[in-house]
Amino acid sequence: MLGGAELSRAVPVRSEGGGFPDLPGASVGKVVLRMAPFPNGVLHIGHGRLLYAQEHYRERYQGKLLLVFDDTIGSEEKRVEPEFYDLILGDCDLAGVRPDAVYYKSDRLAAHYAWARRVIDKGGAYVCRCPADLLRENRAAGRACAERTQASGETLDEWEKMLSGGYAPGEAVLRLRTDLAEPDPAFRDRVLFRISDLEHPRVGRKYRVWPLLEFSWAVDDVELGVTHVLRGKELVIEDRMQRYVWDLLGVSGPPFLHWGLLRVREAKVAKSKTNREVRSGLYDGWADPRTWSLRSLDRRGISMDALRSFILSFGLSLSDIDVAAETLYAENRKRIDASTPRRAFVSDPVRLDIKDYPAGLHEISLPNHPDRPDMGQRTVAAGPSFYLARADVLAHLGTEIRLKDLLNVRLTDSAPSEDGALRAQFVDRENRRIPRLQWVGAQNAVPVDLLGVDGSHLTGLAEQSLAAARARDIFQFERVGFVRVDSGTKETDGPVRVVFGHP
RNA sequence: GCUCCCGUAGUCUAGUCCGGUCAAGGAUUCGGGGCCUUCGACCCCGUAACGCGGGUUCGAAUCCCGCCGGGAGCACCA
Repeated sequence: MLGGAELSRAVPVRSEGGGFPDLPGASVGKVVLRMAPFPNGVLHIGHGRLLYAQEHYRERYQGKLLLVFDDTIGSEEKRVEPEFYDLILGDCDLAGVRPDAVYYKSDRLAAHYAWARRVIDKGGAYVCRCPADLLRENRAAGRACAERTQASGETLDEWEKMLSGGYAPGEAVLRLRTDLAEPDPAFRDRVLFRISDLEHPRVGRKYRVWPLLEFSWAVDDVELGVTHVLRGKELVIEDRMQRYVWDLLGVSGPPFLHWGLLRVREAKVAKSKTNREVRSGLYDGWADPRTWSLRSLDRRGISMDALRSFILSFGLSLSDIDVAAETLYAENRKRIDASTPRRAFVSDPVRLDIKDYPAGLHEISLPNHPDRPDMGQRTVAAGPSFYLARADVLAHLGTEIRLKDLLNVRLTDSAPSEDGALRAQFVDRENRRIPRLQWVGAQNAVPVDLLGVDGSHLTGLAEQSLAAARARDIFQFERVGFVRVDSGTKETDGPVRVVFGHP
């Protein structure tokens, strides 16, 4: 059992990294890792694995971590959106994962072209002019396209023609020559480069022949000096593609490690929906709780250190994870419970007027934290009029209840009177074991807007001390949960805006 | 359908490579109790797992085979 002093300077809980195997062939100080987001969305809870798995190994081996924006041209459906470059950088910063260097795929086309030339010279590729669907059909059937027998000199001419604008988008692609008898259909003669007329937000229309992910990485993992590639298991086939290219050219490349899918049950993360709703204004920005973005977790008072431990507890396993957000909440609670002041809050308030209220009982001093006397006291206004949560009151009509820390009353009315208030009869002040309800003194009650995880707004009243709350303060609303005061809450005269974190 | 991967309690995980120390450890959840003027925290107790079937072995969660279940890939996206 820790005493108060120890708790107040509690160090972050760090995983021992039991579920993370040693990196093959790694030595301290010589590891180079990379993470490669595509700039079309902010980082969300699911990206935690990307961030913290890399960060774990960087620390463990005192290595370097590169941030490489995987911003090739994408597709019509999946476009590079320029605002996300900075947003993602900000997300990394928020997560406490600072890259040692930042690269852009879109700056590296020259290198990709040079490697393409080497592959062609080795006879490892050909320019295919099949329409996409025919290509797909042939691949599924293990059938060769007409151009597959192309000699490398011819391929080079065709490749130059692609580069010089002799083909329109969709008319020609550069394909790797693998083996059509390859049992895995996904591996047969993958496309290396395709033509796109889309304008790129960073390099405009400077290029129209763009590499696909696996080839670009075959080049960049080697040229950037990456020593170990960590990626999700949806990219396993790409490992083989990269190795195939390296074998063909006689170069050696880094080994690959993978993690499985991470699903947080409550978190429905859908990048396109998030982007749409944020832009339409339906969501309250990139930190809307419904996005489950890193920013939204921060906004809810969930620390990135808690997220980190949560993520690291899964290790690097290939099995899929289906976990409840409660596990993350428990991790966060460990960190904040002992240092978070308690406050009273009542939702959907109903007024309670107490008959025979004790004279002179106008305020009371309460500890900021029941287990931490060193955190001091605050004074709150008391009766004879109070506000209670409607649901609390309705559940106890006709019975005796205790206004927590104060006194006991009998709820005499069976329904609110015309002015909306209920009357109660003072009983005594003895601390008895009857239902204890949160209350807010009618004088100086502070209006509060509580933003829920589902984006809903709950209005209520908090005790007067909340008027002094500053943005980013975290409180525990007793019998409700942990909340964080939203930034910008003081810029308007409205209610104090708080965001629900977790129970 | 084809290819690859995964399978320890409700959930996550340690152990599996190098079989005995595992009648399986931890976390979280859940149930019961204690304490505290919170439905939070803390303390105590409890429920609960090696997917199934064979084989090898003195001995298997660990090795082998088969099956079942789950996932990923099969894009001119990443």
